[in-house]
Amino acid sequence: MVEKLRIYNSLSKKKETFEPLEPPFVGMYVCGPTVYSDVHLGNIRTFMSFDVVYRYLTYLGYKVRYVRNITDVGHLENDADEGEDKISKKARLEHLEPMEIVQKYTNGFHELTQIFNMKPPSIEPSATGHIVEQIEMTQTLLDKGLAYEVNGSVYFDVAKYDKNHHYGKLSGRKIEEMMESGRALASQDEKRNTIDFALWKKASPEHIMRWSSPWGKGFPGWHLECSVMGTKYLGQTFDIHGGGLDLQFPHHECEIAQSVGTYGKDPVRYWMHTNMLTVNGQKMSKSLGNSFLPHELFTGNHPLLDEPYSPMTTKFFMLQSHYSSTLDFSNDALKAARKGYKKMINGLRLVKQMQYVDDGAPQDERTIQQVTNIIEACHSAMNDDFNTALAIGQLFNLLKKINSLHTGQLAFGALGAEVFEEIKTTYIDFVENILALKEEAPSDYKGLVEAMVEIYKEAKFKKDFDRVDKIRAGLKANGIIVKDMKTGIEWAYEE
RNA sequence: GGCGUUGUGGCCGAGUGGCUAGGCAGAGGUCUGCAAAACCUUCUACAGCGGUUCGAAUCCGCUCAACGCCUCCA
Repeated sequence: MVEKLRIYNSLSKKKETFEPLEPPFVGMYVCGPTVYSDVHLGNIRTFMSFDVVYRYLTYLGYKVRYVRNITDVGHLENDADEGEDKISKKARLEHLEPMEIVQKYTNGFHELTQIFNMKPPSIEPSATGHIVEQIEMTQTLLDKGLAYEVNGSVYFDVAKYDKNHHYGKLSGRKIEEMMESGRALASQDEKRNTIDFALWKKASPEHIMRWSSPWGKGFPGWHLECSVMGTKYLGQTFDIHGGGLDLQFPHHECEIAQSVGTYGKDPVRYWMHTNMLTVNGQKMSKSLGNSFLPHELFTGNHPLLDEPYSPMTTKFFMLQSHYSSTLDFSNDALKAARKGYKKMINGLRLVKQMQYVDDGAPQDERTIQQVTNIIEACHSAMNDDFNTALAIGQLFNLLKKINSLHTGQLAFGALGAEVFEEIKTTYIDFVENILALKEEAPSDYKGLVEAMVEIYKEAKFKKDFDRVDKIRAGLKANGIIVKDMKTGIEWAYEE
């Protein structure tokens, strides 16, 4: 028997059996990118991990509403809640409209999700589209006495909240320690305590993005958008909230405080955090300057890269580790992943066109048992907190059987039609629909045409006209015509 | 300084009390016009030191090393 889906919950720090609030529906919220520059490979890992979660939940039959936001305002330069909004700053630097920046990098992000074969979320809300709701939540928190206004800015009163609730339960922090270790930065005097965070910030005169509010012109704090959009689309309590491990504190901790403060209940049942992609053992991040942009990877144009690596190679590389482990980026690992990926995808091509052949061989119980165990192990792997690495291992075991059937080393009859079909659907489902790996055709088909034309020329020279006709027909069927000209043999697109 | 995580064979990377992970690389074989693929067999492991246990890579303690969060970050 395959056991039920279990998820590691960052809140309880345990693996828990997944029980949706209202089956078969599942609400899942993932913190999306801040669109002030290109997303890098580390960001991609997180979104890819949750794409697999989304796909697997759907595969299990759940009706998933997957919300992934676009942060297009409210992300300050540092958590002192001073400094400048990232979008505004970039807009000023590039002499562009803030929304032009947002559009540019949102487009880039969307392109990448397609390149990596990720499904779009059900809803992709933006922070600027929910200013009204953010003002409302801020007002509610003010009304409840959990926030205070100073000079047109509104801050969340963490100490007061912590009297009745537990601030720090997600990240395992103690409020007293945080109060002590907080850094005293300039003009932080507006806050009662250093750990208080902004719900609404007054816009300085040069701040481009600003909205009217009961407290004057300003813009929302970073943490607010996720609380607002999560509850708006998924309810006051929903099933899964995901994001990178580096968002656990303070971002997700603040989200909990805001929601609990506003609605009096925990917003999320299962918190999931993906671990970091590292380079030479160090976290890949924009601020450390060691991040790879996806296109640098695809072109190989980066000092740390020996050669280019394709999107699916990269995806396979990432899926070969568990989302909760750090994954170290290296050329050797990528090269190994490329071979593994090709092996797996060749298997997909093969199994798709394989049909059961009744070869009259007797059923072999031992082999059937073996195969059944592998198939079960594939499901168990995914049910065990989406263990894609383990699932891939099992798929390779399954692939051995597929290849053996193909080469005749294993008789179809030994398995029987039913087991064969099970192998086929399992392999296809897992590779194509769950891990979502796809074939990468050589981008330049012209080389193939040239090779065919060469053979055509030889056949023509040998007056092997049967062959000549065959090649011409084959090319024509693919929209290519061969032209025998006085000056030589050429090819062209059929008009 | 506080909180936390990790250390698996040549490389990557699952596993977490007794049962083959898997991929890449290496060796041998089957197959084969050549080459490749495929299949079969196979060599290198669980940071170190102690402890618990019939039994530990897996649990506990210590040591060493690396990393993450506490500043924006997926």
